[in-house]
Amino acid sequence: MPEQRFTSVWTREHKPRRAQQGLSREQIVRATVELLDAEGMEALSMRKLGARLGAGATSLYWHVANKNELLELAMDEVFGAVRIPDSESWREVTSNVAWGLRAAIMAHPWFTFVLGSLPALGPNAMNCSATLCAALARAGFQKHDIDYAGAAILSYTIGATAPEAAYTSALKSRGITMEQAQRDLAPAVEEAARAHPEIHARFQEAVESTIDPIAHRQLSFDFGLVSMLDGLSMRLPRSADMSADHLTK
Amino acid sequence: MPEQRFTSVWTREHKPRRAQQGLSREQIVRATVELLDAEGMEALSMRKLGARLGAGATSLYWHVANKNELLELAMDEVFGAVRIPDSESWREVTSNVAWGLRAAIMAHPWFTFVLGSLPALGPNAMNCSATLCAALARAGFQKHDIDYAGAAILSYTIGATAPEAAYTSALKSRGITMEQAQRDLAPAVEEAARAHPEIHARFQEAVESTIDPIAHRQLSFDFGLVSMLDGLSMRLPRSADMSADHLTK
DNA sequence: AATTCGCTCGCACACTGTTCGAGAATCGTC
DNA sequence: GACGATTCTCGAACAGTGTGCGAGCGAATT
Repeated sequence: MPEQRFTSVWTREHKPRRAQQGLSREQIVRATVELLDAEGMEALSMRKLGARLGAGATSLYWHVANKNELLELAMDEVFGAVRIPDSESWREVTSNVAWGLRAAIMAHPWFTFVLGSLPALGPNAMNCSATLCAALARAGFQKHDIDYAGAAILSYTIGATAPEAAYTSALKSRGITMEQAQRDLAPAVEEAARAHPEIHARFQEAVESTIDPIAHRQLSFDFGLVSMLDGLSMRLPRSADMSADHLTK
Repeated sequence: MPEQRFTSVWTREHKPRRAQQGLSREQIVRATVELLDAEGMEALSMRKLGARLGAGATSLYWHVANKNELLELAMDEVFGAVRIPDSESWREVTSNVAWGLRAAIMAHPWFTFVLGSLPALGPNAMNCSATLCAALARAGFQKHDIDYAGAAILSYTIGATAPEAAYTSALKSRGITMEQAQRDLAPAVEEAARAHPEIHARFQEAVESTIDPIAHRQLSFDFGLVSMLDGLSMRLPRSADMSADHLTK
């Protein structure tokens, strides 16, 4: 095995081409996102993408080295959809970024899939994480703790949203309603509950709940996010001065 | 579009076959995990898997409906590798599950990939979440908060570990050392840092750090996990009685 | 002995990502 | 204008994919 190098779209530089006519990288990426949104991950193929752009499939390979690069670019596009807040309060900044990222992932469920296989090194991803780090540094975290706290927030946000997005998009692409899925899943859960009465109680409560599933998930996300931020604020040298603003709910 | 149903390995029942000879589902799943561990996600094909079992590719389709079902089964196998702790302290139980799951994911990096595309509904996944829920209920959480808290812990654990596993396995499969990757990435980060001095400082600190990368990541994971658990314990009716045991570090 | 069942598997189909090399279109320079 | 260089497009082809179909096999049941 020869001495390999680590490559990514972001490690090669890219001249933005000379003329307006014909294909361009931005145009291709935009079409990629559209196609992914419309038909999902497994429907994306170079031939289909080419056809959508009125071009041959292999023409794309001039602008992009391979499909993975295309996915890296598309992923960063999603990070770019996160609106970066402007506020003094670190809690406001971090929770805005978290909710914004969540919204972006839910709007582009294939994101999860890409994130699981490719590293997120694009400028927009950097931007998100830089925003978090800046806010956390201002809040009073020191050195490595800044990274750790930022990573914790991003990790929770992605980990909480990704499976949710995967699930809802799997339903949508197969044309199944959420009620239908819950009905189909019931026997399997019933089976699992035989060994774990704890789960059965949870499931019963979920079925009988009057809260609709979407609100339910937002509550769940909020619960975890607030808990994480509370836990982080305990790590600040003086946490008393900031710890009140989440209690107003 | 006809009225579809939601299907999964776990929604069909499965007779465990009659004789010992020939293929069996367990055997196939075991071979799948082995192949995935050895050669990674994109190397898994039905033909290769069949060959490894000394069978034709299409023979597998008798025991498993399709490749996705196989991946669901393999994923649950990873959840099954998590050792379920036995303790009174909810903090001990939850953090043991979190660290166990983290270890399992790091040992089987393809897990991330599957989780991003398929729902985790298997018995072992249920078992993990039931363990968490039971501990949290014993700790004093009520009703929905039990789910929320359990989901928060799982979300953080998966969200923190998944990209890490994806990254390290991408390096390994391409035969790249971590130092080499950091060297290759440097210019891209440098470029990104131009706009965000915050990131540049973080990166400098990481490069100059004397802590080795693996320990660094464990520290980061621990930081977020402890923060999350601290935040959760604030939500307990009486948090005073439990809040001391993390201060011992 | 005949029949049914559980299981294996070769063939075939429609499709995939990507390489290669021939060609077209456009540019900078004379 | 003309000519060479550069930038870009794309058809053909290759090796490989998941999986439906239906012919066949051995063993258990009738």
